[in-house]
Amino acid sequence: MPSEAEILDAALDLLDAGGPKAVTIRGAAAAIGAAPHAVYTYFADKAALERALLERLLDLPEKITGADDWRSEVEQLALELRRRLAAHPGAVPLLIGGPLDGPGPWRFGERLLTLLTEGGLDPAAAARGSYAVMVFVLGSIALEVADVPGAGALPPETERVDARRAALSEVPAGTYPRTAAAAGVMATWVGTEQFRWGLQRLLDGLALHP
Amino acid sequence: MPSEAEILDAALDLLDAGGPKAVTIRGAAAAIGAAPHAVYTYFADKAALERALLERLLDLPEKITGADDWRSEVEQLALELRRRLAAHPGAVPLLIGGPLDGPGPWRFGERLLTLLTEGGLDPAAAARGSYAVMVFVLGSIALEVADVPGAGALPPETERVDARRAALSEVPAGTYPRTAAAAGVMATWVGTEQFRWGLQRLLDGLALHP
DNA sequence: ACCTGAACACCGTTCAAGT
DNA sequence: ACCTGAACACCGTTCAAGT
Repeated sequence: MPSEAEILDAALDLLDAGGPKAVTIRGAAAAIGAAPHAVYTYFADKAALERALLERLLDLPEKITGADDWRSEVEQLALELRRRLAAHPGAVPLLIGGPLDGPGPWRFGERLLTLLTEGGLDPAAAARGSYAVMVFVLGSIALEVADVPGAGALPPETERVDARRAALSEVPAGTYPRTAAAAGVMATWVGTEQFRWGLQRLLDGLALHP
Repeated sequence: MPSEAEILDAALDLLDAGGPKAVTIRGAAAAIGAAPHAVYTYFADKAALERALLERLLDLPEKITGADDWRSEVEQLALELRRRLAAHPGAVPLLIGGPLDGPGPWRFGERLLTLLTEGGLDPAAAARGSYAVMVFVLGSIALEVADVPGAGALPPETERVDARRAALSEVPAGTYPRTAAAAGVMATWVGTEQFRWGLQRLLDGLALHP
């Protein structure tokens, strides 16, 4: 009855329902009606199960449509990764917690390298730049996901932006005046708008040093 | 015998010796020779212990010396945070895994806001910009720490750069040609040099949109 | 208030045994 | 090869009882 795919399905359900800590060997085994040790036939240990789960979520589509230049193509690619991970917030701590290797991260990095090269960056700048973009994209998603308490799906974006604004306005204004004031002046602070804005500022900087 | 400080000392030892998963209520209790439940007198639950541990690592010094303009001051501040976290790599998953509130993150954000405002950014751009910088800094550190297997202290930087280069050169060159080639063209890729370069590109972009 | 000690409901992983 | 079932050495947290 058990199979690699079936175990991963079960693990993904656990991830979505209870967050990264809910992904357990025993839980996945129980979900498919097998003994705990049955999982070890398909995955060497819990880390291997987590890696396989991540790989499954990182198969970004080969073609991105609706982008007319390299900068908006980078943005679309980043937004696509962001969408994937927002759909499974529990995966983010797993992704950020382990080394970025394997086909998923390689595909993402390769596409960034290609786009930055098309944008006119020399190989060294493209290499450094693609890593900087990866850092920004994953850091943004990580902080955004970390902001949300609980384990289930992310609440609607407007709600998250409001929650962030509310949290900022509760910062002690005496000791952190600018931080408290930021609740009033910011346009969005977290959310897609902030994500795109920050990414474009980084791309601005990269374009200055081709 | 137990006290809040003593428990935190023990928890920090556990963190440094065995990584974030080694920080346990029972482990800290055992280290100070108390029963597991004694910890609950000082910390409501494990999450509270982790938060207190993080707060202890994030008391950045008020003055940064040796910086003559706002950009290098931002860089020095970011480098200081990076040093702190590099000294306790196990803390990074904890920091990135929870919401960025509490005095430590607030102080860091407030100082970024002040520096960006000094740099001529209007309040909205400073707010968005400071968040972008935070994202970049924490994302960089997270990816760099995640790259290192095992739980102890980070190996020397030259070693980590070499390891990253070696990992890149083992990427299948047929499917990911640019990624594999990056092992040869990059200057450092991870490490302080890459960190500073990426941060400066982001600051370039921020300076363009004051 | 603060501690101990036992207990409950979990973990990952290992071992011995089956088919 | 792949599974079961029992076991080992852990968890966080709760409960009852002490002082």
